[in-house]
Amino acid sequence: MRIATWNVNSVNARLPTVLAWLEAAAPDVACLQEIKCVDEKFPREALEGLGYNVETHGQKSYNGVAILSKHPLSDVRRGLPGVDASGYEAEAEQSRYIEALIEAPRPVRVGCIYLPNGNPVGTDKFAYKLAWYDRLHAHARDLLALEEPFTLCGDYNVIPTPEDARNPAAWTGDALFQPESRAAFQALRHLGLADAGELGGQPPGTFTFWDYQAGAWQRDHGIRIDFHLLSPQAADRFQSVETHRDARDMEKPSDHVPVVIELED
DNA sequence: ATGTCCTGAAGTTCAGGA
Repeated sequence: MRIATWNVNSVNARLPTVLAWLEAAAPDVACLQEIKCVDEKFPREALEGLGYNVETHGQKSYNGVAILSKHPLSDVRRGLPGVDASGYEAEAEQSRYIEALIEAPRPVRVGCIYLPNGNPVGTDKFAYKLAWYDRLHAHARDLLALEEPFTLCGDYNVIPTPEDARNPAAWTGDALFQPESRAAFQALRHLGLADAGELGGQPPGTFTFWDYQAGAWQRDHGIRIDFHLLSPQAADRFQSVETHRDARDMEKPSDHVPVVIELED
């Protein structure tokens, strides 16, 4: 089974790009982040036309996540359990997590993550990011107790190590490279999750994001912030990982590229 | 590494987020 994660930066603004990539890469499952629309405005029919079942957790203007699957989906969860303790955005939960069980002959659970960016550092947004990491940590621990194959994949909005940036010095003041953000990601991994990039032996410089500004793509000023974190039962089935760098050169590209893993069927 | 893009409300431009 091939499972993709991709922050598309608005599914409607980029629909032809998204459809073209899905058609060519043909993943069995695709986790999309930053769909930037409510459920009613998600281009459901176009994606069903490619053979996908669709589950969304949308939001007006910002955020929003979706899971597409050629296999049936069940046990769908929208939003992480737990209360946001930071007080930020207390009036409305942000749509940043959707999870489903992929009903293949050998099932896999998939959690689709759009972690808060957290900039600027020192504001309630940064506190919200760290609180969200705590909630994800608690949920990952609960999932691990089930001893099932799963991937928690998506935009983690963290640069885990200096090797994950072309120019780490440029990121020292950024929420993505703060010690607290890096520690939260590290703690999550230390629950016993495997980074698919590491399992697949991806070399340093396998970036997944290049800013639209300042010629970041042309200069390869990228960062690696999109990950598949695998449970032990999924890691046992791991076969390969591919980062689709070419997608950054498509017409009307997202600023992120897809990362696709293959698990043994 | 600040050279852009997206959304929505206002009203063909701007604020806010990333």
